[in-house]
Amino acid sequence: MLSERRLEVLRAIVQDYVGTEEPVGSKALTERHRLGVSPATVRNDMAVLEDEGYIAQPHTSAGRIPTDKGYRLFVDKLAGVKPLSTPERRAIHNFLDGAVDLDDVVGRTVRLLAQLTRQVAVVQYPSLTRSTVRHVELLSLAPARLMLVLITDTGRVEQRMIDCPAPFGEASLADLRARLNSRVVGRRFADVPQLVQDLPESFEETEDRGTVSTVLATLLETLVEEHEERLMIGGTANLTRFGHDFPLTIRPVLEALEEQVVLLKLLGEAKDSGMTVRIGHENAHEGLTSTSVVAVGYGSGDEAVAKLGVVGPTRMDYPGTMGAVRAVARYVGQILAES
Amino acid sequence: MLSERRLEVLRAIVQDYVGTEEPVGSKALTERHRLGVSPATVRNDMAVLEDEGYIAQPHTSAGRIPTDKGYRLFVDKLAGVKPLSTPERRAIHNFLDGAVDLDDVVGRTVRLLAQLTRQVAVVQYPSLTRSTVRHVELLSLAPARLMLVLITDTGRVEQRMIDCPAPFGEASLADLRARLNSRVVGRRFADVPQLVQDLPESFEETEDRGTVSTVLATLLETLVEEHEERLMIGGTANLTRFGHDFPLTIRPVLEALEEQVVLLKLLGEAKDSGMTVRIGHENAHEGLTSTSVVAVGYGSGDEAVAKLGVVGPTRMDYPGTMGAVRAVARYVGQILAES
DNA sequence: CCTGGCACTCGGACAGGGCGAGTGCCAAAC
DNA sequence: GTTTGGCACTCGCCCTGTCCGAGTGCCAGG
Repeated sequence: MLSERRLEVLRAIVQDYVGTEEPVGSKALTERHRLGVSPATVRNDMAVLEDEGYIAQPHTSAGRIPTDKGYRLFVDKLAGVKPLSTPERRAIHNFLDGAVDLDDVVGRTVRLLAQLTRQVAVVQYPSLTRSTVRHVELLSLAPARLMLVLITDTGRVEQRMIDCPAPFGEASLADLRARLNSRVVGRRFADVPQLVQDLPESFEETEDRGTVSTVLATLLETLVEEHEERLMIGGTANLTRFGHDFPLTIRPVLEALEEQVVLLKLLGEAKDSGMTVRIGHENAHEGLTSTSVVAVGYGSGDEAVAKLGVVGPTRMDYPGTMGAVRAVARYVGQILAES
Repeated sequence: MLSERRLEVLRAIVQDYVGTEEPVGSKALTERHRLGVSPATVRNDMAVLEDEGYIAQPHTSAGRIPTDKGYRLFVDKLAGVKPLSTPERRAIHNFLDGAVDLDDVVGRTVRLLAQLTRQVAVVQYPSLTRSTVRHVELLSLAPARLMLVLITDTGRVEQRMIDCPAPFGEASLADLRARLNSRVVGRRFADVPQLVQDLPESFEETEDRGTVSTVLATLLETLVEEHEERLMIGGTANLTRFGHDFPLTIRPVLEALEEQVVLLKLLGEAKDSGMTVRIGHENAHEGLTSTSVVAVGYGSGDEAVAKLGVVGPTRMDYPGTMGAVRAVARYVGQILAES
């Protein structure tokens, strides 16, 4: 176990390094922080911290920089979540209140997060399976062609074409539409499969039964498809702040960010409630081993319907970033609840 | 007017520079191209080309690189559009045929273009105003709350919430829905405003008339809003291939790419038919003065409903890029026509 | 008008030296 | 036992000077 002062030294190192982006030495530390001890003492502490793997030297005769393990300790034990300033809060409200629909909410959230944290922002659309059904609509576009429209309580709209084996009478269609709605409206999408399982059997005319099955099949398919998980990213220009050496660093990050699958997995690994911080090598993906991910769930109620977060260099301002992410998530939740 | 051989020299310079990314000298030119003259002659030609502003030296005693004006001449007079290879064509078909809905088509197109050209791809969603109406739907979500859903022939779906001043009876709703559809289905969105102008007056009951006006107002607003112009970009990781000096280059480009407004303007400036190539400083936006944009319209019929293209360094393979962009645009058009 | 020759110019790569930040260790002080 | 000041040492970085070669412009001759 590390002594109180050693933890304090680690904290100081992290703070300075995040601020200056340069390895920090013992002398500079004592000058910029009131540690109450001399550089020599700090040197001893640093040696211990290095032995334990919390900090490292890029090369001999340079200062120390925190390792992933060091950041981990910092985040877990030493850092709080820095609340946003009043102007920042106001900015969030002003900016998000103007949104007109879900796409707009998500788009604004991404831009806002990117701007507040000066990092890459990732926002997942409210997941279908965790939302509840507000309305199901079946539109007849052509004799044997239907469009299925699903509307969630979070304002998300999903549509899918259905080619029916046979034409569908307007009356049967209205009937099916009504039955569908009466069964599923207000229910969670995850529960829909069971709720509609026996629907085809309640139709007596065999001719329609096939069509009903087709419609339901598409409905269920829409629900389970991984395609349902959409997301939006923004602030990639902030990657250029990484460092001077970064051509090699930025490449894999951009590539990872283009793979929605990777990002979804990243967000998926985050805890449902509470904030998750993954630092450097804790991220499974290879291109992201020198980045950290701060993610949190958000939702219209107390339950998370999706996640959002930021991706940035491991050398980031954790308290500030966590504060911004949390504040934005909360307010987006409110917005969704209201709409 | 430049002699035939000087043009040939310019072509050779462009080709070599695009290939090697390094300034090209007179000796190297005669070695790699059968110009039939000596380096000294080429030097004289180069001097002329430089006087005329087609090429420049980064510094004394370095080879020449093409200027924007040089690329312009190359594209206009010296380069054709390189047709894709058969495997490439097959790749396009295979990749795009699997798309399930419009989002998917656009998403796949972006990835495809980015991969084929190894550059940043931009694809605009089919514009509303240039599409025709396939269906208009009004859903009653709550007593005084409607959802307006617009479906285009290109498969695009747009929805908007409407808060009505007063509840709306189911019968009136069906009535309005029917009237709306009978008037606008099959018409171009641009013509919708005139077509529905007098709708409120045809309703006699004053109570509903206000609501009808509200609905129509939202409908029209949805049509004109700039929000209608969505787009998707991809392949930003290709920016890292720019050059070794690029931290300063890549930054403004990423920033420009994040501004949808900028991109839309960029695509908007492209001609409706035929391919448009904007080179370096021809782009109004400041961050894009060292990039070129190759854009082309695409559509389900002969008319363009939107545009797509790529953004890359001025030093790009124009014939190949133009070939890929054109081929992809054509096939996307076919896909949209079929769906 | 083309060609070979030649002097000239620079930028880039390389090597060497000095500087300074930072360290580790040690003996003395608290 | 912990802290402290002192001190020798290590290296990375920066600056400078030098060399090399690619590429040019010009000129006289074919």
